[in-house]
Formats: sequence, structure tokens, C-alpha cells
Amino acid sequence: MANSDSMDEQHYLTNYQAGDYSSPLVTVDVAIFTLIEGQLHVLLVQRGNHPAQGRWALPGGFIDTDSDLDLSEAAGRKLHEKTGVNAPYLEQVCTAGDARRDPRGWSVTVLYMALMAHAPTAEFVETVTDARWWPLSSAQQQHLAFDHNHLLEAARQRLSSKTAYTVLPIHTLDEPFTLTQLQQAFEEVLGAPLEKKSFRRRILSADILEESGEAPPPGGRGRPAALFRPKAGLEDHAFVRVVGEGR
Amino acid sequence: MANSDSMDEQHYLTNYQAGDYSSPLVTVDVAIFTLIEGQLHVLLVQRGNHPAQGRWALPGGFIDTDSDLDLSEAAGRKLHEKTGVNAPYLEQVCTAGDARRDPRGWSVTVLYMALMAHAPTAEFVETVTDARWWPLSSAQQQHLAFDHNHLLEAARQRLSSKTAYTVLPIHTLDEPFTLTQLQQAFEEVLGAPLEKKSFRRRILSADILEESGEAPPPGGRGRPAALFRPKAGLEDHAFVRVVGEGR
DNA sequence: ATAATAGTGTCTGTGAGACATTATGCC
DNA sequence: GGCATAATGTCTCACAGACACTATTAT
Repeated sequence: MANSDSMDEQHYLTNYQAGDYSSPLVTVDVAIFTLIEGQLHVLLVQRGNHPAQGRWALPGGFIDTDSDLDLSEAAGRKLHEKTGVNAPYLEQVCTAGDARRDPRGWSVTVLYMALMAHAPTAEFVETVTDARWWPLSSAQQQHLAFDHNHLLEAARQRLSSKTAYTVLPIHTLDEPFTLTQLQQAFEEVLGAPLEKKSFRRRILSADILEESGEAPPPGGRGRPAALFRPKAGLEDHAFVRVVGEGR
Repeated sequence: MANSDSMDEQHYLTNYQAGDYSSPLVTVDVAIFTLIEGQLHVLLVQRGNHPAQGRWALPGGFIDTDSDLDLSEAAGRKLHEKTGVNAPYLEQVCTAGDARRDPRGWSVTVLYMALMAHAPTAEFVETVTDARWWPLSSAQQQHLAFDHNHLLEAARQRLSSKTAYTVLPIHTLDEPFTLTQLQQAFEEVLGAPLEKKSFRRRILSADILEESGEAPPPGGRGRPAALFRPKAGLEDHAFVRVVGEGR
């Protein structure tokens, strides 16, 4: 390790060679979820290159030390390249790193979870042959590249557990939305039904939504529902009690 | 990117050169907390080398791709090298990475938080001139190396927020302990007083402690307290309501 | 009117907050 | 006895669960 008391930091840095240490590979992967017809889906891409050529994988790839300013920007970039969308919600989940997860050697991946509303008008994804929205359970049943089954499970767990005390699923809906739609989003993410009254009481008393004055879409059966959108900035509300399975 | 349809994965891998991409530097840092005389302390080491020579920093360093099997093992190793202790509790907090946090270039660090009981008999740390337990507030007031002020704050936040719905501070105590000691540990971590009755009700009804039959230490004033230790395996209990500031 | 969906009233149960009271050791 | 600390009794309040009920639309 190059160092001496007489060497100042400037001098040290000019002599420093990054290649002196064997550094792990560093990638960023993104599990992006959305609701399509009420079902939770995750975006996967089919790998065109070795290793794991032909397998489906979470979108991601190597950090570009020239153009990426930081990790979350790298994650956003990977996502944008695949979906053409700037993820409305992006959260770092965890980092996996060991000697075996990538056959190329010791590698580290920083996993992000993203949520977006599925815009049925945006064909950008469906038309790309190697990127597809998968129903979550189908995605989890197949053999994904690398350790992406584990990563997907970790992201899924983060989504579920945070849904119990936040309003995360709000990011899977287009605005404005009805309370029933929001409840169904929660139920799909949690994998369990919720009590209507409790849910509405919880959400409304948190004071994080505002009624959009808009008229309800015509053609629906039954009483038209009120339409809401999140109040600005208040989307990261945390409840002091957990919802669902009151043990 | 080297690839062709005719090349099989084995062939690809033998031709693969890790140096082909400019990879960020990868380090692991650990914020280890303990209680010393009721006060929360964090272990810092003074850097002997450039960069940031002479500054105090969280213990950590480069991944050793030869000997480290995975990230948490690397974190455990860094900790062991500094404290001679295998951390009883180790949790990954987050990963920071950008072009500027280290003057040597694009770097990524995986931050872990650790908790341990302060064994007054263990001089290993105090005698090493470049490693010291700092009261948390003193540590946070000085200018630490790199972005370690931010990392320390992130670890501190994780500790506080998880303390609100788990029993994390249990790992800062020697066994057996009294409920009063446990409550004081919670209060120190949360930075706020707790109601005695609520606290005891919560902890006892969670059924995660067992009474150690041991006799209370002599010499104390007042009624002797019952001594407890955690039941095996049940230390990661999660409550469905949050403690402290019942808003 | 009937079906269908939106939305409310209200009772129960759990557990946190507050704080007064009792218990058990020491001198 | 008095002091100090441990432990309990018990009331209130917030909020989740349950579920019956009313409201508003289309046909």
C-alpha cells in the first residue's frame, strides 16, 4: 500500500492507480413493479449476451463510471433505457455481493425497487422483444439469471412489508384513482383482503389525499366513486400501526 | 462487449477479462454501537494512510476478493480486525456510491450497522491508539473521513427507527439484564423517555425474555430487580405498533 | 324496483400513555 | 421507621377489525 508520512495527499492521489487492487464487478439491478388489470407484474429483460444468455433477468447492468453520477442515477438510467420512463418511485433495497453469484468473479449488485403506473398507451415495453411485464408469480417460478430470484424476492418482501405501514402502492396507480382502486392495489401487494371501513378510515384520516374535482368516468355500474390524488409531498407517510392481519 | 451467438458460455468466460470495464472501488464500512455507562458510543478508527490521513472514520476497507466469501463476512472481518469481537448483531444498512465520495475515484461502500455489549474487561480497543469509542454526539460533531458523517447518520437513523418496533437495543446489553436497564437502553437510543408501565407490558407480553434464575448483584440500593435474558432465536421480534411519541 | 357499487355507523378488542399505588430490599 | 428502586393497578385514548347499514348511480 503506497504511503509515507512525507507524502502529502495530493502527491498520493497522483500516484494512485485504481488497478492496484482487484476490485469486484459492480452492477445495479432494478425490480420495477406495476399493476396490470389488478395483478402485480414485474419487468424482466431477456439477456442477449453471456453469461446466462437467453435467461430472463431484472433490468440492470454495470455502473458507468464516466456518465453515472451516483447509484440511484445509475438505477434510474437502467430503468429509462428499458422502459423509457423515469420511475416515479425508486428505493434502494439491499446489496448482494459474493464470489459466486456471477461466473465472471466476485461481484456486487445494488438492488433497487421501483413502482410505476402501467400506462396502457405506452407500448414501449411490450413491443421490445426482449423486455416484458411478467405476472409476479410466473416470474418467480422460472429460473432467472444469476441470483435474480433472490433479488426479486427481496424486492417483493420490501414492497409488502412497507405497504403495511406506508402508502407505497399509491405509486402503482394512475391519477386520479378511487379509494376502491387503492384498496385493491394494497390487497394485491399484501396478498390478503382488507376491511373496507378500516382501510378508508386509515387513509382518509392520514390526510394525504385530496379529492380531484373531476367527474367520474361514465359507463360504470353502481354509484360513482370519488376520485383522489395524493397531496404533494405527503406520499411517504408512515403509520404507527400496521395494517392487515391484526394477529 | 465480447459476444457472439456461436460462442458458448464457457468460451466466453475464459476470454473474459475483468479489467475490460472501469469498475468502481468497493469497500465495506461498519458503524458499531455500544452503551458505555448508559451512553451510546460508536467505534471510530484514525486513518493512518492517505486519503483523509489523520481523520477519524468508521472501520472498514476494501473487499478482499481472495479471502472474503460475501459482503457480510467482509464486514465481520473488518470489525474483528478492529475489535477482536465477532459482532453479535450485524445488519446491512445501505450502500452509497458516487463519483465524488472518495478522491481516488468512483467508489461504492456497503454500510453495515453492528451492536455489541461493551465488555469493560476487553482492553483491546482502548489500548489501540488509533481506535476509540466515541460518544455518538462527539463523533457526529467532528469532520469524519469521506462521507462518513452521512453514513454514521444513516446507521444511527436505522438503529433509532428499528428500535421503535423491535428489541434491537437488547444487543447492547450484557446478559442477564434488568428491565430497567433495557428500558434505559431504549431511551438512550430513541433519545426520549418511555413510560415504565407501557414498556414493561410491551416487552413482557411479547414473550421474548426468560427470567434468569440468578441472584441479583449485591450492593444495590432499593428493591432488587429481576434478571432476564432473551429467549433463543426470538430476538428479531417485530411489534405491530410503534413505541414512543404516541403522537 | 333491482342490481351494483360507494360510502357510513358503530361496536369490540388491543395495546400505548399516564400516573397513582404497592412491594421489597437497604440503612 | 425512612429511603430508594422495582413492580403493579387501572383509567383513558387511538385505531384496527368486523359487519350491518345507507346512498347513489344505471337499467
